[in-house]
Amino acid sequence: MPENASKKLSTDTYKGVRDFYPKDMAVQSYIFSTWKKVVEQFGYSEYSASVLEPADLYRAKSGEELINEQTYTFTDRGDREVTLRPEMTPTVARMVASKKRELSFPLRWYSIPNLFRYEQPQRGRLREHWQLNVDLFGVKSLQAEVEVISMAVEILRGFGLTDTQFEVRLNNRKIVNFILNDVLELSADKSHALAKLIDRKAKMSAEDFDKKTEVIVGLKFDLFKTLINSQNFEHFVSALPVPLRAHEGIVETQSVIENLEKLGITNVRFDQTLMRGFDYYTGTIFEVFDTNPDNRRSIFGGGRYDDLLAIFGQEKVPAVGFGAGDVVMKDLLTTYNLLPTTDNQTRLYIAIADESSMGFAQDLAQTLRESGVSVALDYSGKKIGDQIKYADKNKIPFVTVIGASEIASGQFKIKHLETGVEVSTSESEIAQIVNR
RNA sequence: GUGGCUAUGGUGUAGCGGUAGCACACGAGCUUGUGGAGCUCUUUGUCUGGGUUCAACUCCCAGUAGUCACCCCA
Repeated sequence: MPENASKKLSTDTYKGVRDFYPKDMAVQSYIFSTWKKVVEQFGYSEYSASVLEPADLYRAKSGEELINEQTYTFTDRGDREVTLRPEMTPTVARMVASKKRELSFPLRWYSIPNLFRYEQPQRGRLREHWQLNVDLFGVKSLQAEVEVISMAVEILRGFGLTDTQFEVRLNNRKIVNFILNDVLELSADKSHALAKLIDRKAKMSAEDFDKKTEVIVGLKFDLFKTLINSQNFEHFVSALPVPLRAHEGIVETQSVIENLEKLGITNVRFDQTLMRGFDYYTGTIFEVFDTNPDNRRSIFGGGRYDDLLAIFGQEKVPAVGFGAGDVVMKDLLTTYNLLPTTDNQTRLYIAIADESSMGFAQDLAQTLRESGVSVALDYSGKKIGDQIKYADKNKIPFVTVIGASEIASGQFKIKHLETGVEVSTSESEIAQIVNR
């Protein structure tokens, strides 16, 4: 025995991660099953992978800072650098690249991985979270982003949200690059600095934003200001010099908006301040937000990343995908009171009147299980009232008591606890009654 | 990683430099085959480690955790 064996261990979880008690797990399962149901309706297949990845996978597109400061990265016993995956896209890109020749495109794939980030935990942002990841590989047409965005919308509708409770914000990396490089003619450094500022625009005062951006933009500040403050897509486009209005990014965005409208998705807004952190996006980028300003984190985020497979030395494959985190999703559903009340999976609780009836009760339970009923038995030997009380507290809907008279008569009283209604029945009818 | 605020039974909360209350939950019971109410009783606590003091749950410092903001963003 070590000397400190008597020292009490803490029951706290590791910083920034959660325990899932049955109650929490029921919520989690509900969220996951709704995600799965919708994406499978769109023909997506589930895949999975290990949480461990070689650290190099994230160096290629994410940069040293992410690896060193925001991931769990360690050296294993064989001197390999290992990272707990902070996002799923590099993993799925690796998987696709690895079997590219034997896969038949387009691929519609999804996964619900747990992801890790070494960051300061806050509400809606923990060190471990689960994320629905949906990707469509091999579709060059803009129908790909239309499908993926409409799937995000269907998921929220599937949870019971109405279209006024959320909105899709849309931008395009081509527009961003074209404004920064061609319209404003900024150097790479300045482009980067300005992009960061635009990303943070909502977090600072208008004066502050103007002051900081003017320094970077210089002579073309007036044009920049008009563009950045345009209230909608039409205004934005009309602020551009005429020859630039037919730019690829503009045309694409226009088309995505129109095609979503055709599908009945109208809560879409062009947002020129939408940037998204990852470097690998090449076209459409989008996020979905709660329209209630209390919840400022994005519910979904994604976009088109046509070049990512190139880092594996493969030909490019057009790809569009998004991610949705469980923490934000749960907060959202809680805000709108859309989480279902959770029932116990057990349908019937068997109370035992006396010790000698136990064997019979166990046989009955086994028979019922074979007919598809979830049954639990009481071994406590307590009074019948206490046994029923237990079932009630644990939200088990039906109770039956097994004792000498039931064994003798073959008739069983099945009590529905919520209504108090009790029906007498034979063994063969129980499954039907209890499973509604 | 930086800064602010916070930390009391399982949960939610009082309190005071002088031996910690309350509510709910949990457990036992209210006489033995039917729950939800009520009543009685029991168990359980000052986050951890230092310091000041005759005395610290209370004041100070550090750590840890939560939370908010920054950073960053899935």
